[in-house]
Amino acid sequence: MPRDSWIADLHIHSKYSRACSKDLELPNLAYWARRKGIRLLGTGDVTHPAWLAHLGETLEEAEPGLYRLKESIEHRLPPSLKGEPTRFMLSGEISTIYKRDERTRKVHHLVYFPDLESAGRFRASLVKAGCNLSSDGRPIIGLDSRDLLEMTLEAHADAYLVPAHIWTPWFSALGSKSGFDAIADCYADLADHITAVETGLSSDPEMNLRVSSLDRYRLVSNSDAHSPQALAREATEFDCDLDYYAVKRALAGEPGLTGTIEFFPEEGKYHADGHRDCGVNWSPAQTKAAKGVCPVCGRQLTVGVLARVEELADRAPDQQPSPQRVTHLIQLHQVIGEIEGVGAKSKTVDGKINALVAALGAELTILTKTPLDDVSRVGGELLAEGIRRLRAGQVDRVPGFDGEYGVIRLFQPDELRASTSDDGLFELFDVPRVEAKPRPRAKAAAVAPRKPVSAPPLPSIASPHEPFEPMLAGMEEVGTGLLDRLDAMQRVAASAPGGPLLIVAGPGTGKTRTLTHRLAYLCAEMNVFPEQCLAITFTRRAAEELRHRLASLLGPVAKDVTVATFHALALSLLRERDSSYEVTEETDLDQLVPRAVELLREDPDKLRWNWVFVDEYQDVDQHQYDLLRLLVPPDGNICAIGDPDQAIYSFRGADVGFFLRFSQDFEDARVVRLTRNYRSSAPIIAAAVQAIAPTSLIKGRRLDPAKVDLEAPLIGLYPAASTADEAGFIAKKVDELVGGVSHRSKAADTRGVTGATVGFGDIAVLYRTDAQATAIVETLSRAGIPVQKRSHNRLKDREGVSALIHEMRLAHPEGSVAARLKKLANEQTWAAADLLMPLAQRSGHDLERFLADVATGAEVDALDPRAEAVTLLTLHAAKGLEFPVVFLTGCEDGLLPLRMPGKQPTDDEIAEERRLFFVGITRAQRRLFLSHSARRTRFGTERETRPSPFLAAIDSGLLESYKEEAPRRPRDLQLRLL
DNA sequence: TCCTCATCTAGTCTG
DNA sequence: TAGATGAGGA
Repeated sequence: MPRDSWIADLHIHSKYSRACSKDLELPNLAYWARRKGIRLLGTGDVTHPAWLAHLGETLEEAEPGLYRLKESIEHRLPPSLKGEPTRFMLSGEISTIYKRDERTRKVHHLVYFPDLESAGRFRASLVKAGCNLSSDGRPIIGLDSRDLLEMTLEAHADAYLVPAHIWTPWFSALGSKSGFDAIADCYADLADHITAVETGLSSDPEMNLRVSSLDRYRLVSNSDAHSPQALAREATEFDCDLDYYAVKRALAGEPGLTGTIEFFPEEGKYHADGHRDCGVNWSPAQTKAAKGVCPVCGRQLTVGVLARVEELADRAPDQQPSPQRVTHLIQLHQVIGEIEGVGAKSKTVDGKINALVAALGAELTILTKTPLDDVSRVGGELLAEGIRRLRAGQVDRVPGFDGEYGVIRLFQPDELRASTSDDGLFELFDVPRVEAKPRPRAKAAAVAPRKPVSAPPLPSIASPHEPFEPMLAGMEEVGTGLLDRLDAMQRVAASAPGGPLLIVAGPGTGKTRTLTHRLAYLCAEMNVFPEQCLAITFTRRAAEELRHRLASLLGPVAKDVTVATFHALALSLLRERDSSYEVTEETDLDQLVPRAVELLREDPDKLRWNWVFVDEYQDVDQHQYDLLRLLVPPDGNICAIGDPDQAIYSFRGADVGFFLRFSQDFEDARVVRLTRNYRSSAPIIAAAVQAIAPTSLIKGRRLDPAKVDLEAPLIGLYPAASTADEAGFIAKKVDELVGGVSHRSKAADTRGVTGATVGFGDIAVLYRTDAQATAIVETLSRAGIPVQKRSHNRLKDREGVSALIHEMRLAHPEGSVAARLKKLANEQTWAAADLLMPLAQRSGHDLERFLADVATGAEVDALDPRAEAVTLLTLHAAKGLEFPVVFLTGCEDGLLPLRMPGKQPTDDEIAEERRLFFVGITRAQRRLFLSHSARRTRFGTERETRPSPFLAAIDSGLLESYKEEAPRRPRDLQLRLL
């Protein structure tokens, strides 16, 4: 005996998702599910904090792994729909945007969980990875698909992931624009955990069966509803037990999945090829003939799902029978709208459907099962005929393309004009009768008259997939000797004989490369002992980088070289005399170097390091300088490297004067200049040189591009009306550069950095003062763009860490730190608790040590995948970093150069501000955007501001000015962005 | 110990 | 303008 079958729709959204109806709340969803005929509904948006809370409050457990509404909605339903309440399965859709193999990938995924706890754990692990889950129910995150799958599987043994609408060009696993050629490639080593894929609105199982690599996956369909009315427009039919685990097993290949309800694939928004704005709607063959170029605008056409299937297909059509039932439908309101000659979403249609449903039952039942005689009796003959044709597949189809839905029609226009829509029993239900108007047919009119355009194709433009060449390609040529991989001046510096050596290395000229090669050359080819070498940096990060690169050049002996920060060096010198020397207080840290100097003065070192290297020499302060003088005699083997024009730390005692008088301090010093820049495009380098020229500390300062690309874009200059406008500009540009973060995005700006190669992690936003970040973080987050702001203490900023520690002390006074934290984490599903677990485990029972670790911001981040995000940094923090795309914001007089109220900056201070501007510009590799706002609030008062005087130094020929946008209401701005 | 009021500051950061 | 801090009173 056949089992009862039932219908599931497992991909929907809540009111917390962008561009979704405010009606998407659980009671409404439950009502509409009943009206449509859905037995099991995904909750959608399970990662959104407010929605997850709503789910927790509104749902109660039902069958294993499923939920139902606590409160009954039976009173809202007509008798024809009475029956079992809808079940809910915890579900969500995640949009991942990330780079793999130098291409930006954008893939949407559906995730499912059997209980609220595991959904909470999943959420927590995303937050830990740095994802912003609050501003969109369908969050955009910078994680690799593979890592997302891993997090899903780790949340619960029975959690699972289904790739969403796998064929859409911009946002799917197999998408032509930013996906992969096989599902398995997308999920890498975890691919075996994928057992089902969602075919999406623009494809049906028949099309998918042409690609044999998909044979191993169950094909499912869902509505992806953005309003309750759109539920069940596609759906999946099961006959297994109504239970989370049975569904999961059915999706993994056990019996239970019986079929899908599908759009006619032509109706999908991305079925055919074309350009919406140009009115070009082509078949794949037409596109092929024109080499993919739009005859109207000359750009690449948006290639649809049909073409993409053709591209990956290894079977002819109809070669493989579908193992499951496929039912093609349009929605009931479309059928009635067509018959009535009114919009499918009109009141008239809604009223008629209410009447039909009250008499005949759920909409899907009416469309697929109700005897046509009954349909005719209640809804009229025309409706019965329409449904008959629908069930027989006798429909007219105008394919959708480039984001525009296709149109499916059941009747010829004359068939409807002749009829008077005499619909019998509708009168019984007192539905207001609307006269049949001339049919506006909005959608059809917009699409149908656009005939295929057959103008000759324009010359092809560069493919948007082409990755740009790595900047260092020319330098990386493999040679025989160590120094063969350096350019001429780098080689002079690296191979210089002993004695004092000063390397003046401009930004992007291979400073670290030169330093490491010199060290390696001395050890490997000049018989210098690695133990005699000391390399000093300012930051742990720089030390780590140096160690890493030395190891790759020298191999195991690299570890005999002492690489240390000034502080670490001082500490080790102090500990040599007093092994118990401890740093207990922060103010102690400042004393490290002076103490070491004292000590060396009393008891001079025996010059155990014959070769001393100092990075960023322009940033040394008096104590560091004293230490160096004590370690190195005036004729000693010291190699200092740096760039006086990047001296930006005078406020903490650094004095560029030490750099400038190196030749007086050390006898017969050699000076080598590195001026060949491998980092930035020619316009960026030219602008940087012009910007620093007025007060450069280097005579005849120059910087030469290693490679000249005539296509390199100019520097963008945006005069914003307000700081909100400035932030909006950044959000819009980021969206364009990554090629759109959502379906609504407009055309990509792919110059210089082609669209498919810019990821969020390639973009930095720089500013002078931390206060500027607020508006930018807010605007970018609201636009769904992941951001990371580097903070002084990386843990301090994370949600509620200090509150959490306080609570931990109160709530769980007993037990190890880890156990107490774990208890708290279980109680609250709190991301911050998870974040602290690695530290807690390391500290074991020692609460004080744990607190110390938290306070010093110990490295917890390295333990987990970090999501790609746009980096927000102060200009100071940006030193030493580089990004393909840089936004240098707040280029205003008073901010850059910075002026504090009541203080007139000295010429030296203004010069240092200019150096900061120089540092900012030279962080950019391919694209640089400068912006300033006409008004800015500082210290509580808004003032008119003028562009930075530094901008005037840059030749206007290097700049491309963007027009200021007309002021818009915030809501409009948001819609326009996405 | 907690609360209120006045005063000050608002900028960049690494160990 | 707003928040953080410290003094002083209840």
